[in-house]
Amino acid sequence: MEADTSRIEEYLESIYKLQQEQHPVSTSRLAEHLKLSPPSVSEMVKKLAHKGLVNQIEKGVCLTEEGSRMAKKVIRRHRLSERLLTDVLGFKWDEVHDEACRLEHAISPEIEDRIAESLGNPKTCPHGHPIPDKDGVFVKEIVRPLSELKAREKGIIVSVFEEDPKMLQYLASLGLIPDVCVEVEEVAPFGGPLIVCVSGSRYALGREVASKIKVK
Amino acid sequence: MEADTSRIEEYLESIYKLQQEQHPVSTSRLAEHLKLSPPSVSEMVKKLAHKGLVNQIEKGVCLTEEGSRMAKKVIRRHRLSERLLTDVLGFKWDEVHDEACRLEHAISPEIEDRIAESLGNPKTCPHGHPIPDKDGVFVKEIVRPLSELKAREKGIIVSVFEEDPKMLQYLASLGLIPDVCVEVEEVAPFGGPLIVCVSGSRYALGREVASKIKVK
DNA sequence: CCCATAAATTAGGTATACCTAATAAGTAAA
DNA sequence: TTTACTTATTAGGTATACCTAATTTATGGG
Repeated sequence: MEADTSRIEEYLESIYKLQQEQHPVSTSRLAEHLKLSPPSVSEMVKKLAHKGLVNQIEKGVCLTEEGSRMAKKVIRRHRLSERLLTDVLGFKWDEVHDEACRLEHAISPEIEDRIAESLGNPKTCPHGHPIPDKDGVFVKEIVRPLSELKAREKGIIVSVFEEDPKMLQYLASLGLIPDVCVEVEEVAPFGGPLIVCVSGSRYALGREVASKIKVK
Repeated sequence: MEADTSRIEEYLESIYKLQQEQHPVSTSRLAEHLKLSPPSVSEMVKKLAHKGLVNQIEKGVCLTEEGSRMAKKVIRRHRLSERLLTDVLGFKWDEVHDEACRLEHAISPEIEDRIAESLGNPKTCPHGHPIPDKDGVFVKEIVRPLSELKAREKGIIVSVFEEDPKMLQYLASLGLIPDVCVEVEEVAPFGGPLIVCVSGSRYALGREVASKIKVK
């Protein structure tokens, strides 16, 4: 039984990400995220379970210890790739996700090490997500979605949970990027927009978008 | 008919390289180089021909205009990857070939451009081979194998036609790397070794090895 | 020119990862 | 509790790229 490592990594990475929002990950959710049909995913998940990378429990799949370890390695390579692309090759933060999706499967542990080393062991990717260390350990900041701040509350942007280039461009154009201080001036009722103040400018921001911006 | 681009690139790259030593490339030679069985290669070559990437002539295959164009793109990505690895990430010249073999399939035209740009459009890979430009054009230096120099002749190393890490380490330890001046002091008869002088030191070098070092 | 050998292809078969359509299993509302 | 619906899985089938064994096609020596 010879495996397609890239494909396995893709599944593990997706499961890992989806686990963060919903614990046992459902087949359909995973299929949607991977843009595959549910039966394909069902079948593949069975293979992953057989390899000891996931457990199929009642309401979905969850990573085993080893699956989690592998997933974090892929995520480390993904995020280090993103950093290399922005910091060394001059890419913008909205251009790096798709590129890194391909690079993460082509990067050896040696390249991984060298990238980390030459960038001074960065702690986060350009979107503010933590880069696990070689042992899969990373600091998880305690954050709140910007959408949950009350009027007059301030926060520093930690990360932006978004992959769509258009949206990332938009956010960057408003200056809504990690490490920036943002203040909520008012919150419109009935799920309406937030009025936020970023580096001297005032903008109206939808709840949906604001929920993807994590602050501390 | 949906294709595995990486596999196609692998074939084209191999054909391109083998063409340089033997013009129409034989199935068996190609199979050997790709470490696949001749029937597998025979079959795949048929598909490549169907896609208009190679022509199957009497005594083997040769790249079409388009096949050649694609091959040179892969080679460009390969060699730029190698340069990135040595110049930016601090790898040694013997470590980069295998890594680049994986990276070359994961690098988009955008990354390719950025690497070229941030390295100042390098003209050669760390082994001295030319990097084709975006249109597949590259300067081909007129070179001679070191093994063909007569006693007392001098030359400047242009490139080293070798991929084996052990051999590359050995050559680097003698200082036999591109841009270095080397003088043949004497040539032992009956296909014996050459005595060469490199930056003040004298070494005996087998004909086989010397034939892989190209000088001008 | 024919035969031995080397090279290329055809025949037949495997594994992986995907698909659609059909079925089964769970869940929630009537 | 039965129905209606959603979600997961099974069944059956496709494409790609590989393999070994058998056959065909070239090629060069006698």
